Amino acid sequence: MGNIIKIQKGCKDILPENVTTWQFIEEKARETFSKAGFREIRTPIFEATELFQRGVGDTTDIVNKEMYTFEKSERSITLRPENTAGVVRAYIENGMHKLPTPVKLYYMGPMFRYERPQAGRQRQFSQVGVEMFGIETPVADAEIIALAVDYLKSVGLNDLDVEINSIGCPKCRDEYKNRIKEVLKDELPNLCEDCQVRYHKNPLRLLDCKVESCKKIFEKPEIQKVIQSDYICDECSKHFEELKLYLEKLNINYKINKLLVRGLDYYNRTVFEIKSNNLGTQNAVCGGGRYDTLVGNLSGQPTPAIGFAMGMERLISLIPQVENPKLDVFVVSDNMSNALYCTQKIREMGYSAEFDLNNRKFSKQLEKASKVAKFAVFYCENEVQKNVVNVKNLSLSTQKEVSFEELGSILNNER
RNA sequence: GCGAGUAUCGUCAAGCGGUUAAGACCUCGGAUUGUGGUUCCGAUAUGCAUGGGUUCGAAUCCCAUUACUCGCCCCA
Repeated sequence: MGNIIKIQKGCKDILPENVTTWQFIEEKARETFSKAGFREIRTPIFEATELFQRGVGDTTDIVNKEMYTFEKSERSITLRPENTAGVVRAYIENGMHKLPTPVKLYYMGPMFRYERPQAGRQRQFSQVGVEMFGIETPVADAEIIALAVDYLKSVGLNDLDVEINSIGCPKCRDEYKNRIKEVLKDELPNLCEDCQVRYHKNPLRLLDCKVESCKKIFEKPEIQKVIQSDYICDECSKHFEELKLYLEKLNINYKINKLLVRGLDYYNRTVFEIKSNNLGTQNAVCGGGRYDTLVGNLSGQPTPAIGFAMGMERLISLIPQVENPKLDVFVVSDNMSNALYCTQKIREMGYSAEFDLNNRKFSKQLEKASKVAKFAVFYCENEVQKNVVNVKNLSLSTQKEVSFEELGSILNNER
């Protein structure tokens, strides 16, 4: 095998033994979100490149260097790097603003980002997320955060860190950015290369630089004063305070992380992340926030909105593998035709069943049965003659000769 | 785009310059051609990512290439 074709970098096969775990988290998502009145939406995996440029933002890394973009019939197409923009596009295009508010949607599926893969990061990865349109008040923020926590609980994750912050509205955030730039102006040449870029592109990101020399600079009192100041305007501040009260009432433990700023341009006011320390350096399972201007920016009726996305691979890595269910019945027979007949008959009764297509000898068939099934059903010459089967409970080692009609009740009772 | 590490069977691996490349799991066969899951025996890499080099001799040392992993940036 000299020249086998290999999977693409940053992609992963999900093999049958792991699929059960995926089905589990998908099922829990549908359950939890629909219980809260959210309905599933499925949008295309590719969209017009412009959607992401205008939606996610021209200055973001995602749009600048991570998109899978190609030309087809003189159109620029991009594999979706996230799904909020796509859902918003569908919301606008399908006139969903005419629906009763709030409009509550959820989605799950693959996303694509051209990045160097590492722990917790792939080029094709899956997100499950929710979006809520039409509610401006912080109850919506609280419900969304609670929903994220509920979902994580439903898959068995109870003690993750919920971090929240408010990045204000475009107006007060700009003032804050300017003040940061102002106070750091003289230090600019001393900052690391990345920070030099951040200074111009996204000053908010300056704050959590990990380079020691930068950290030292940021520790200076006059700079700390600016960083720590409650820069957001009264209205934004009130929104944030209310959110905190709701969360407290719901007994959701949160931490305020002033350094939490999200990398997508569309966010305003509430942003949040849910983190685990079992994830390595890419430690956020969930990220989200409010995006009140996005619908308008994409030429829809201005509509406030909030949502989150979770990385499903990261989620999977945090929960124990769900065991593959055992087969109900493995049919043991000395005759292929009878084996097939009996197996089909059991399947028709509503039970899972297999037989040995290799036609191995009796003891091998039974060995196989004990590995994969709860029951062995013998259907050999003897049984065929009498028109019965012998059913053996493989964990109890009990065996009984019964007719096909009686078989169902045994499988049902002992299963 | 930058930095570091790793590459031996389907999987996990031992081996650290000296004739036939441990072991375990999986798979397959046998003991046991109608009673399994716990037992015992046996089979399975002319090859150690690829291409060069050093050496009497290379899975082992050197160089290059490729792939993967981890980290930076950024994000789920």
